[in-house]
Amino acid sequence: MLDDRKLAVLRAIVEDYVSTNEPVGSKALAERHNLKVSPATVRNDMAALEEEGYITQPHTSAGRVPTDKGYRLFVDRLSQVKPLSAAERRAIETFLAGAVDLDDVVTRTVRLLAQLTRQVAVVQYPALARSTVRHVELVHLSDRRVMLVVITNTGRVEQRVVELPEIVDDQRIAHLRAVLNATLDGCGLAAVPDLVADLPERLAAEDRPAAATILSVLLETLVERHDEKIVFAGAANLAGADFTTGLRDVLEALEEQVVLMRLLGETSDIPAALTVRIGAENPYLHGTSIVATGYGSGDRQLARLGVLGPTRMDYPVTMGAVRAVARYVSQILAAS
Amino acid sequence: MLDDRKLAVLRAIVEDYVSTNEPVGSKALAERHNLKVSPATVRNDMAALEEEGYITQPHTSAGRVPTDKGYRLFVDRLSQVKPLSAAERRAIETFLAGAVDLDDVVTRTVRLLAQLTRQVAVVQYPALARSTVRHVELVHLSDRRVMLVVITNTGRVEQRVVELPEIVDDQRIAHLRAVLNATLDGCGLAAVPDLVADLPERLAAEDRPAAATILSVLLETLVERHDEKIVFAGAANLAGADFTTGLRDVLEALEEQVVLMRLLGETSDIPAALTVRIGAENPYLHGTSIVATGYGSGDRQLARLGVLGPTRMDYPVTMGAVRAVARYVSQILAAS
DNA sequence: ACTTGGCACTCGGGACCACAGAGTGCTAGA
DNA sequence: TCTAGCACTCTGTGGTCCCGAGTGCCAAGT
Repeated sequence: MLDDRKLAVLRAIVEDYVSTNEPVGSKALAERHNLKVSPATVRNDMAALEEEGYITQPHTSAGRVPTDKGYRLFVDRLSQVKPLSAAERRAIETFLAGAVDLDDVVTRTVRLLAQLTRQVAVVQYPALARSTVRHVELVHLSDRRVMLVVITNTGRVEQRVVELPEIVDDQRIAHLRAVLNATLDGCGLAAVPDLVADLPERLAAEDRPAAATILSVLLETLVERHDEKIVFAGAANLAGADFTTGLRDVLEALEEQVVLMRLLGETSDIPAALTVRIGAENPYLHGTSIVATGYGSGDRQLARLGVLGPTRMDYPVTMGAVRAVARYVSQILAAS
Repeated sequence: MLDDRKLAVLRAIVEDYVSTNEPVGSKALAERHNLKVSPATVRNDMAALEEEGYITQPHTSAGRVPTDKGYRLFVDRLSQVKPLSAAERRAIETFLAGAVDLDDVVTRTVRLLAQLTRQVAVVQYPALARSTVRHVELVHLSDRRVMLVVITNTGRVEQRVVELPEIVDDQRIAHLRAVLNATLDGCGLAAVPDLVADLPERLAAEDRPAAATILSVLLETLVERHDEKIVFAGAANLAGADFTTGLRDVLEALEEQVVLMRLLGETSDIPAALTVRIGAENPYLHGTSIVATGYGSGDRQLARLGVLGPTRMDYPVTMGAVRAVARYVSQILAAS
């Protein structure tokens, strides 16, 4: 059905259209890519490709433009991820290495990715659920106030001020701290609820009210923050591009955590592989494409990152950048 | 020079232009606002206003449009801040009251302001420099690793992992913690460098290497974070508006902390008053207007917040919203 | 002295038209 | 199966025309 030459034609159409943003015609195509056939032949192939739904023409007597299906085929079979240049890789490495804490890592990553791809970059914070507790700290602020700090192995720090039901002295706080750390140290966040369930019973009666309050806040923190934070950068790159869905919709989606979440990929599974969603394949935001991947050390995927751009996008280059950045971030996080 | 009627004409022009986005002509003006004079008279006044530079016409035989100078006069003398409705105020109050920590307060504030004004909202985090230390905590992570946490009276928490030059046991850490808290508790962040300057000398020789490392990180944290964090929301509201300076420039400015900083107002002084910058009065970003104000409890101004929008903006309403939000945020922060 | 009505003038924007150019589909021939 | 030629169909562009909104100015009115 689709012989090699037809595929070559499709590839040429995608490449030309991406670089020129104009419907590409048979003549220009036959010239620019040395296909060694005449425009007429190309026209026949184009007719076939259009028949199959890989390309379309905006109006009669205009050139052809790839459809979502056409881009899909291009990405799956006609292109390969383009690696970054050595200079770019060095730049990424040094830029990311300068980060001082998790916030900084994420901020730098998202900016870097935006600049590299000239698209909107989106980065999800490392998932709490997959982290483990490194330390729990209780800080006595005043008679009835305690600050609860949870530090995870990914460097993430969650803190809350807890208002206690009664006055508690330093000694009890110290005791609670010790118990909490003994119970939770090193365990996965997902396991925390189970582990602390029977904790109050194991304490002296006088400790229970304070402990119950603290534990409820602790659980609340972990659960509430389960809907992970997502940040983006490079919105300015949207200014030039033209989206079938309005620019306004895209900007709104970017500020809506939930939508961003869906766009990056469902949270239940975080596949390490590079995934590409093209046009209508996206939930909520048709007319845009998303190139995303998981990051994290090896088998332990922490979260996802990627870029969002118009369907007419240079997929090989974008995929290369996303993959490279994900790798370097993973390294940084694993090292710290 | 400018009698009352001319001012009334200017006000009418601004109001009409803001609501219709079309140059306003003498006839429509005389009708819609009952000025009780004929269009011809209005034309004479308009000619005078144009002579003075308050209005201009895009081209001959079009209506008039306010200039920056016209808006300035309007804001200064011809309008008054429009208070929010009771319903709106209640909504603000309940929405902000639901915040659980400082991050949440800031996030909610910026979203609220964006929604309320249908512009881009910008909020600066409470300044470290004006906060006081509530508590310093050292958490022993491993042999040579300590987490340093600084909690301020505004609920802000800064933390850093410190790599120590030598192995330190719990007892020494506890001692350092005690000394730090005794020295710094309740003092302004600006005073911290002075207070800790001679600290190593007052310690036992064996504590000094660790202390020096920790202190240098502490100072670094306070200094580096002095360039305050700024967040924005409501970029989607830019989609409809038309800026003389390109949309791209505006989006870029929003992602550039430094520029945002300048736009909100110079940091050295944080006046509590509502300030309005119109068009070319803005550094870097001509063609936009900014309505901003300080917030914080009473005499103690913590930082600034405001909105950014096209010069053609409903100033009375926007100013009302900004002022109201600033007040409620100040309340919330003072209470916590 | 200010206001008003009248009038000529100017310019932008929409409707209309014609035309060139790019690109196609089809058919017949190599 | 590929190629060349040809007629056809669009879009986009430039030109022209005209309408209408709005102005500036002048002379008359209060």
